[in-house]
Formats: sequence, structure tokens, C-alpha cells
Amino acid sequence: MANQLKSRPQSIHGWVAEELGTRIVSGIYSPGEYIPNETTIGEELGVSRTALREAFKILTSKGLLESRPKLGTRIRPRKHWNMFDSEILSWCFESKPSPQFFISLFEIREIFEPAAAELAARNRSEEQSRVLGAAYDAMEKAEIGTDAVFSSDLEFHMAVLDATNNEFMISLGMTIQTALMGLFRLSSAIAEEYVDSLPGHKAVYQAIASGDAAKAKIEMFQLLAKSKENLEYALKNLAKQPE
Amino acid sequence: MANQLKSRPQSIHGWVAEELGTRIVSGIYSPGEYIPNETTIGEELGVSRTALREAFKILTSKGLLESRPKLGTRIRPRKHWNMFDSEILSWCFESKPSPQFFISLFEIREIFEPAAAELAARNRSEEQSRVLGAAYDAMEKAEIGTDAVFSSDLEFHMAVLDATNNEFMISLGMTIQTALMGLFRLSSAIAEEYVDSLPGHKAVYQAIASGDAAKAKIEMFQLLAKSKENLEYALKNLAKQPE
DNA sequence: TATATCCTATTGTAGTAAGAATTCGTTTTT
DNA sequence: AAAAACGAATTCTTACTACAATAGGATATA
Repeated sequence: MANQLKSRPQSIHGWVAEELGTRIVSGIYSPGEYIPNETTIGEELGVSRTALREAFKILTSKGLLESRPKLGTRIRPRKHWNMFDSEILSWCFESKPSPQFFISLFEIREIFEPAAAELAARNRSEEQSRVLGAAYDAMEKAEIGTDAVFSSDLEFHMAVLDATNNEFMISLGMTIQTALMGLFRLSSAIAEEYVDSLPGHKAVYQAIASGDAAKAKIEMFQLLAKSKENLEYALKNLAKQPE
Repeated sequence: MANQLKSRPQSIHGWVAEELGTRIVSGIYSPGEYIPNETTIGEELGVSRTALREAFKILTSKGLLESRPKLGTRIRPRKHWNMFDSEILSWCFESKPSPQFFISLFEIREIFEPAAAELAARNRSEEQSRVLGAAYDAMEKAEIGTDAVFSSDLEFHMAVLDATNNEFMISLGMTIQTALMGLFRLSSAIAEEYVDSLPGHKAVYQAIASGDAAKAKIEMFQLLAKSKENLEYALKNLAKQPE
């Protein structure tokens, strides 16, 4: 009965999946290792085997687990983990990720997001251009200190992805969303940084609206570069003064 | 009892997940629509509620479904679908994807595969460089007409991703694998194309081995460009002579 | 219009039978 | 006598049925 300790109520199997998922990505269980059999771990967590099995299916479908009759259930090698899955990503943020994790994350963002801006500049519809403009306006109007700061920033990035009209990019939106939420909680949004980022966002919007793909790419890249600086600064402080 | 018709034996819930997953991505059920309740659809498919629920959990965790008490279970909007999930991707290939799907797929490949080659050139270890070389040698040695042609090609691309030492890139490996398998089955590997692609692969390998990031990126991009031409040709033939 | 009750579909639990793969013991062959 | 091959037992997952609980919406009543 180690339950009720963590997070929201949600469903039992949801809770179990989160609990085990976090254990796996945080390395408490490591790849190749077999976890206790269904009845044992079911008792440990204080849930029925049915709930446990449903949690197993969730984790299996994300590539974290594999279970075979007689052998039991074990953690799959990391390369099978779907790191673009929102939930896995959020579990990663939960478990004090390594610096390497953040480096990898920004390497990826620097690849995808400028490319997305470039695509958006080429493929956007008039309507999508308008939505992006509205998202930028919301950013300008957002009062410092409110949630609107964060949510409008998020809206903007999502609008860019949506404007690519590429279903893979759009699907990345959810991933980016949890990534940004995780990052946001670390550097907890200094007001100054936010105001500084407005011109960059505007430049991205204008480039996309005017169909200037090359400029859109560059501007988005520079936006990320600043964001990376901020993160590095926040991580340094975090290292000095842990918890 | 509409079962036993499709694919391999695997598990019941695995079969159900595949069946429903295919229905969803192929548009038989569309986003926002509620699917029949658990008992009804369970009877339709001839499986127990337990198996069905486990299948639901799989699909829910991939972002395809959402179910709430009293309301029932419905298809989530496309933007929630995790298009980088291997299984979803393979279901897409199963269900006669639109030309737009292939366009999007290649847009994405052209973004991140050259970027991966670039990263690999910078981050690869000596060992990874050696593995990549071995993968290329295997491609050269593969006898036309055998499975080795395809699997060694795959190995090569996976080795590139692995050499990036970026956990997100590595996780994309599984995605690429199913994408390539899907593409391969369409254009079914003309021997000539394969031989033509060898110099390109060699150039990518050498650029990565020598740490020339810019060249690695360009060479990989050109490799993709050829692959795209081949696909377009194959699709044109497929359109003329369907099935 | 607001509140309360009822209804229905999903959620969670329990018990059990069956299937599958590994391991170990036995038998057979060299 | 030693090694290999076959087979049975063990143990874990898989799958099903049946039942209790919960939660949200809809309807009816005040």
C-alpha cells in the first residue's frame, strides 16, 4: 500500500502506469531487468491484477516493457522507448533528468522547431497565418505573473506547428507542450526573459506570414538559442542549491 | 467473430488493438465520434471485455482514444495521435495512406535524417564509427534479391541514429524502421536503385567517420532525395494499376 | 430556473481455467 | 558410462466470467 502518495486521483491503472513508468525512466528498474511477477507487484502496490495488467499494457505500448509467458515482464532497452510520447517525457522531467537529457532535448528542438517554422512559412493557409498572429497578440497582452504568459507562449508554438500542415509536426505539438511545461517549471519564467523574447516571436510570426521560409527558420533558431541560455543559467543555479 | 482474418496470431488484446487502431487511422471511425460501448463492440469482435479493455488502454496511451464514465469511448482529434509511434505508423501504411501522408513523411525525413547525420559526425564515438563502417560493408556484400539488401540498409540508418548519442534520435530509430519497412513494401526494392544508392551511403559513412558534419548532412539529404524520386515513381505506377 | 433523483456506461475487483515456455529429470543411444 | 534427446512438472502470463462501485448526464419535479 504505497499508493495515494503521488499526484492526482485519476484512475487506478493510470496511477500504477505513472508509478511504474517513473520508476523505469528514473532507473530504479533498469533495462533488461525483470520486475516482480504480477501477483507480487500487485500486492506491493495494493492493486488488483486486472488494474496492474492494464497499466502493463500502457507501458508496453509505449515501448517500456515487454512480457512473455513463463519468463515474466522486463524492461526493454532504452532504444525502444518512445521518447516523443508525452507521458514518458513528463515522467522524465519528474525524475531529475541528467544534463545530457537537456542537451539532447535542445539538440532536437533546434532541429525540429526551426524546420517547422520553415515549413509553416511555405505551407500555411491564410487562416493559420491569422491564428498565429492572434497567438502573438495574446503573448503581448499577457500580464506578467499570470498563467497567460505561459499558455500564450505555448499557443504560439503550437500554432507554428499547426501551420506546417504536416501531420507528423502537428503530432509533435503534444510532445513540445509537455517539454515546455517541464522546462518552464525549472526556469520558472523570469519576467524579463519573457519580455525580451517578444521581438523574436514577432519576427517568427512575420516571416511565416510573409512566406519567408529562410528567415522564419533563422528567427526560430535564435529564439531557441536564447531559451537554451536561460535554461543553462537556471540549471547552474539548481546545481548550486539543490532542492 | 470477425477475427482470424488478419495478420499473425499474437495475443487477443494485441489483435484487437491492431484491428481498432487500423479502423481509426483509416478513418472508419473518425475523430470525435463515439465508438460502441464495451460490451457491444466486445461481442462484435468476439472477445471478452477484459481483452477489449486492455486493447483500449493500448490505444488510449497512444493518444487515439479517450474514455470517460457514462460518456463512453471516443476517438481523439488527430493532433493527439502520436505519429512517431511505430504501431500507429504501421497501421497507417496498412490502410492505403493518402499522397499527403507520404509528402508529410518525406518532409519529416528530410528534416531529421540529415540532421541526424550531422549530429552523428559531431558526437559519434570511435566504436560507433566502426559499427557504421561495418553496416556499410554489409550493404556492399548483400546479395541482390535477398533480405540482406533491406536489413543491411536498415542497419545502416539505425547506426547513424545511434551514433548521434541523442536519446531522442535513437528512439526515432524504431519509427524509421517501420517507416522504411512500409516504404520498402511499396516500391519493393528494384535492384538497380539499390546499387545506385551505394555510393551515397558510402559518402555519408565517410563524412561521419571523418567528422565532417556539413558534408554528412548534405550527403544524407541527397540520399533521401533519390529515395523520394523512387517512391514517387512507384506511387505513380500504383495509381495506374491499383492493387 | 434550480435541485434532486434515477439510469446507464465505464471503472475496479475477484476467482478460475487454460496456455506457454523453461527447467529438470528420465530414458535412450552411442 | 557419458551424452543427447525426449517428456513431464512447474510457474508465470493470458483470457474469461461475474459482480460491485462510481460517476456523469438526463429527466422530472418543485
